[in-house]
Amino acid sequence: MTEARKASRRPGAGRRAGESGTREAILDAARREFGARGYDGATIRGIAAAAGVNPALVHHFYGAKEQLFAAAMRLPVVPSQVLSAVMAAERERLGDDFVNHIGEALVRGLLGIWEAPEPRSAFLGLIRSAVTSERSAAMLREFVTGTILATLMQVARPADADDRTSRYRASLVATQVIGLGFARYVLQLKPLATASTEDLVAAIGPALQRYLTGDLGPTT
Amino acid sequence: MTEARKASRRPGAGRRAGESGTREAILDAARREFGARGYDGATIRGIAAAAGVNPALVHHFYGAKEQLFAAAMRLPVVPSQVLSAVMAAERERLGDDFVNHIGEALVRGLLGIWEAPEPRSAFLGLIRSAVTSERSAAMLREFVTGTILATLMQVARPADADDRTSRYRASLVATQVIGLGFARYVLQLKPLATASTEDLVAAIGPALQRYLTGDLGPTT
DNA sequence: GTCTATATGATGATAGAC
DNA sequence: GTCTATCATCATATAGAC
Repeated sequence: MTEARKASRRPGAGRRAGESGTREAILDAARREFGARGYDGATIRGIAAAAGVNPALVHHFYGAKEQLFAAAMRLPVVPSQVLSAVMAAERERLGDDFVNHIGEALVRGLLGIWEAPEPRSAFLGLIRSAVTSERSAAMLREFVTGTILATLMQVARPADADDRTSRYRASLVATQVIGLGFARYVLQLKPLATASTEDLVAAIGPALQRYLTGDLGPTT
Repeated sequence: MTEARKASRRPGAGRRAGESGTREAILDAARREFGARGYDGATIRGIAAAAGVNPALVHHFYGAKEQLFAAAMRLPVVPSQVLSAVMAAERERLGDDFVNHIGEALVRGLLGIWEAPEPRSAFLGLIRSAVTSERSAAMLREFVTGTILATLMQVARPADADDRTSRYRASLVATQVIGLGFARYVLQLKPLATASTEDLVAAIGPALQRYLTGDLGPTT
């Protein structure tokens, strides 16, 4: 059990003498457990076991379960900023043509973020918890709309960013993005879960492109 | 508490004398509770209270919790058959142009099915349970792929229906369908949850159309 | 920082009276 | 068919020793 704790210990530069790395081990284990089982399914005991520590320590460091969840879902890197950086790079690469390929860039950026274990666990933890907890649902709502509205800013003027149409477009994009994550990582739907990033970029990118910039019918 | 049981009693024709509506009341309550809270979140006690009966009766009629869940998710009407009927009607209405509007027909049919409480509760129960239970995930996989592959049959020859490309197309459709249900009913994402059926048909239909019949990139 | 021991409560399931 | 009573299990959370 103690091996897991040692394994996640990193040679930190500024860490004070006497600290053991237990805090980080618990947080990593919590992210994995919440990601795999959701808020209700994950237990303090299970998280403690995965981190190789005593259950009482979890409470000692992070207090109640809900606070631990909030801490575990709060990543050291902010996905929306990572995505913005990816978008900026794509804009550089494509030039004026960027506006017609922003949907593909979005899929590529999201799949790239989800390749790393920590952001993926956090995203799955939010999805798995949102279905039974209104608090988690609110967190997931903020996360996806925030991330996607940031993407919309890349194509629309900031002044238009919070009007009704923009929110409608963003929520449509959100349906496809959440459904992609759900089907690929939670449901593990067969031909989709094993498809390559570029296949999915080519397949789903244009759909997002249409939601972002296309004609959506008579009402809009 | 007993009012709920009386309220759901229907004047059935072939019911034997002496039977109360308790069986059906329990099943209805179970569907509502599983739909609202998922398998783990729903409790036998809560279901019994919603049905206005004693918790022991639930076990008496349906045995273990898992059997009750299976019974509650099994609807009297089969959604894929309802959807096939809707599709046939649309094909009648549109004639040769039907093949270009099958995506819109699919969205219209699904939203129509989800308007009724029982199928919607069953769908939400599967989604809410699939995130923590592998058994429920398998049920949801079967449900969506079965429903969507049935739709694909409307546009492709049965001989092509189970090859790799068809499954790939079906899984892409599944991402958008699941994401739509999740965002609209679970997350209740604002501009989307209140949008009209026809708005969503116009917005999402073409995306599904492309997944079903369009060009999906170099690999396919 | 780390642990043992425990308070407190909810759950699924069963046995058996009426 | 319907109910009361109860068991065994597992959860979060806390108090306090070392």
